[in-house]
Amino acid sequence: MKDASDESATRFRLAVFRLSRRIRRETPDAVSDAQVLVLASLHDVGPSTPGMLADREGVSPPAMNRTVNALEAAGLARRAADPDDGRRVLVEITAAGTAFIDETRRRRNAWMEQAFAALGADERATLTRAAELMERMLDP
Amino acid sequence: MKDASDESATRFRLAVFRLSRRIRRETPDAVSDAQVLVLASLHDVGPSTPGMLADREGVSPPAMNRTVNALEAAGLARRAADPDDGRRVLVEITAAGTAFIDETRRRRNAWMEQAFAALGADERATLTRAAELMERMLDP
DNA sequence: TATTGTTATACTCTATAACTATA
DNA sequence: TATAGTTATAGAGTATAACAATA
Repeated sequence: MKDASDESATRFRLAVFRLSRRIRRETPDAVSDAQVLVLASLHDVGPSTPGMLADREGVSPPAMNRTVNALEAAGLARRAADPDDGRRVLVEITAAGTAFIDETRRRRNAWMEQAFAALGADERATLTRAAELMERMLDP
Repeated sequence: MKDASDESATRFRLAVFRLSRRIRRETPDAVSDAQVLVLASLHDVGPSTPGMLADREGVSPPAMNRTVNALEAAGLARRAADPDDGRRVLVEITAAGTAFIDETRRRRNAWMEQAFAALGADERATLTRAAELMERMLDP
């Protein structure tokens, strides 16, 4: 019982794995993608608790705690006490964090952009549609 | 709330990062993708030295050494001395490794297949083309 | 007792640098 | 010397379990 869509799924999965490994190798000393995603979330959504961020990214609270620690150590975000609930902590983006996101959105990830530039317009369109589909896969 | 001005390369890169994280979480105790790729290489290409495998996958020799250790510990591959050059080691797939690859290629990765099955035929075709493009990006 | 955040611990995958053995 | 492999060490990212503080 050999389903052709199974092979496609496997091939796609392994391509995603290889490409993410390649991308990671290409951006070693920059702010990591996990950190960029959280910073972008703080930028667009506003101050959030660590728990909210963990839910939003689909990672465990300790993992998010470590990411927030890294952002705080880099001066891109800060923690603040919640005045209404002493258990809660609010994570906010700093001015440096806002500047970083604005700059990042303008010019980032030279390797990936070079790889995109080497493609034809129709191929770029295919990857853009693929990105939309990947985002939809992650939705629930 | 996403910024519409995001470059498609950046959007695609972050989608790849998120999806690879999601996939990793979904397959915790199985043989890892890094190991599957090496085992498939041994299956298709034949016995190889660790250095050849590292080049083929684009990772460092110590990283490949660890992957080979894991495959050997799992009984899926074995090391053998090279009769012509005492410095060299040949890594071979075992009968169990061959069986594993055959089985893996038939049915694997339930989460990814379920995600694929939820798509339309044209959407699956888009992702299949995207996988080809990703592989091409990794070529050099 | 339930919730929120953090710390402790452990595992995978990756890298560079240093070491061993052989050519 | 040069090459192939391995070990030592380090760092990012993830997880579960345990702990502390507050509600």
